[in-house]
Amino acid sequence: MNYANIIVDNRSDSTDTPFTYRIPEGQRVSVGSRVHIPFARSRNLRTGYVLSLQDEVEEGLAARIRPIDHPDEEISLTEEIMRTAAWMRERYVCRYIDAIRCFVPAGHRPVRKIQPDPAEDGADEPVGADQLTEEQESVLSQIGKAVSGGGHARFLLRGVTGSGKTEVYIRTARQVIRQGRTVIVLVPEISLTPQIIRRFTAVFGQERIAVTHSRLTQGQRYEQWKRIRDGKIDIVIGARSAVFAPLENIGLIVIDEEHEATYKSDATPKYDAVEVAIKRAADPDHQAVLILGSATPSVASYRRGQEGIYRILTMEKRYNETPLPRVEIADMREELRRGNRSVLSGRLDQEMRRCLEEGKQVMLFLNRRGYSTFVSCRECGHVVSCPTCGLSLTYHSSGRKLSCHYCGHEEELPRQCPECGSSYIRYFGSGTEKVEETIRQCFPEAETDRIDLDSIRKKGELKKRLAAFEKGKTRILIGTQIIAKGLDFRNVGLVGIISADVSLSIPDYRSPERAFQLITQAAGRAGRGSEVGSVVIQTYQPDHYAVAFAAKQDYEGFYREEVRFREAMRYPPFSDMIQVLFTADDPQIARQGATRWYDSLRQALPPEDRRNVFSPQEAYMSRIRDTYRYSLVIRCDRGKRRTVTGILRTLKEEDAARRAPWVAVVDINPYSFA
DNA sequence: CTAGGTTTGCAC
DNA sequence: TGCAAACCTAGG
Repeated sequence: MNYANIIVDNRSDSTDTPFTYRIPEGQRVSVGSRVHIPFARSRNLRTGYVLSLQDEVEEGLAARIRPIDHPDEEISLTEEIMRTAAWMRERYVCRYIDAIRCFVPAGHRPVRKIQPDPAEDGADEPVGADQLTEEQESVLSQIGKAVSGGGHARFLLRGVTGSGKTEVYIRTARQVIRQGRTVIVLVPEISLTPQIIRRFTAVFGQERIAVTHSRLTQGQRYEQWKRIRDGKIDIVIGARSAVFAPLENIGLIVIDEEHEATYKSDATPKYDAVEVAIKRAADPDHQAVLILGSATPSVASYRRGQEGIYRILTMEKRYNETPLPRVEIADMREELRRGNRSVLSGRLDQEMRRCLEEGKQVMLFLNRRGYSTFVSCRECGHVVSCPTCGLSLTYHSSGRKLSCHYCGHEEELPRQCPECGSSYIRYFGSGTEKVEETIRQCFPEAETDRIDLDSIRKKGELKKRLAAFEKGKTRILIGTQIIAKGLDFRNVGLVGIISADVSLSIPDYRSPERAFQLITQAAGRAGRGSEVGSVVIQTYQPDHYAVAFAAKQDYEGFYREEVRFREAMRYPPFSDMIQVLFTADDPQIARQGATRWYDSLRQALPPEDRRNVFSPQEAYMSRIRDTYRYSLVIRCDRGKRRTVTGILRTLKEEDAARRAPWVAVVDINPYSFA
């Protein structure tokens, strides 16, 4: 091969195309090579990556072609990586270079040799010699067959908290490594999952495991990347970016807690690590086994399982047969009728007292403060929602209007509940801040702590406060979802969910799913020792299916109901939701961009799809650091995604050609539409 | 993205 | 008229 098609390391839409260079005699260049090339008028050489090779070049181009200066000595990628990057460009409507950069260490070779980071020792963990449960045996034998078969296979492992998923991962990893193949393990957040890392290092030793985490310096990151690339590593464990590990011969990719939002990147490219993992696992160069593990799989994944895209495996029994907690629902409508206006229901108050008297600890879950306010009836629990989108409407104090976050539908703030006629219909949201104050007043003798996002900004702070709780110094811990992960607290006798309503009414089609996951996860925190724990869920909507099924810990039941809602409303997995965010210094320009794309999209789509392009809206938090944002939401019915992303790609190219004054960023199935 | 060429804006 | 800043454009 005499010529190489090269992607130049320029973050520009107008250079997002391969450029052809001649490979000089005797130079070793292949697909994935990083090369240094002359480019445009630049006197300095620029970096590029070889996407493909070819023998001949068209007549017209020959004269312009320049030779590659030299290949990079430090870094080279693989053919599989270049394939995956090209796939990402299509899938996420990003540039080649954005996708390629995901696979390359950010910094450069360390200036000074730095000692390998002192990873925490894991010698205290048992080396998985324990007896397996019947369910574990069965699951392992099914996955094991796929591993020995050597081909690509996908499993969705639904295992309740404490059913021993980690042991399944470890034993499968061992089998894969014995075949001389490699493993990637993705975890939602490295700092919150120390146990899983300790278990892996205890079994496989630190020598051939690379743990990628955000605290690594650029130099350390580079060193680690190099070790992985040079085949010195068998297992890479890390958060979502570990899916880009430059391993060859991957035999297994594990994604723990696959439903977690952290697998979706919020920076460019806005990739979904679960999708990238599937893509890499299926690549002909790997043919790896994929395991998606979760106690509460995302509805989209479970549906894919039902369709046969994943094989569903189930582990319903807790290890050591620890009984599931007792779950009660506190009906806040009832509390109100009895004249209790406090944030604490009688039931939760009573349970807390009992629990503290018994020397146990209490965890209270609070939602992150609602960034939007919805309107609900305190008499019957009815939430005012959009007739076409099914989302709860957001209250804007400016115009005393309610509006839909997706389609922009607007209506007047009702004076009476449209369901029961009660005039006790209010916006929701305030009150939860008062929880800590109320608790301290009601339980002055119990040490109380509250963990929120601000308090963990300082590094080590979260660890310190969680440790205080683990030691028993703190008796009542109030916090957001962040405390649902973390450590395995033995002495928690009670988990309280202050308000399930806020989770249920976040203006996002996944809010029921998230509420179900939160409640289930929180419940998993109760009674992890030998005794039965209890859970109290406070809500104005006790009959809501997400609450009711979570209380029964019935995933399948919830799934059946939720999938019906998704299908009726044509939300994922029955469609793809795409958001395009337009930013500019001037709000008018941002709006112009959104409008232009809106018009072009509608023009390019057949009439029946036009109503799936929602009218552009000012984005919530429309002004961030003096840039204004407009949002365009598109729903793509099944089979239409490629058509739509194709149009979006064309629009991007047009913007680049005309030097549009706005920036348009495409997000496929965003985590939130804020 | 970036160098280099071209146009524009304003002081003298 | 002269110079710098802003703007434009091609790139293999």
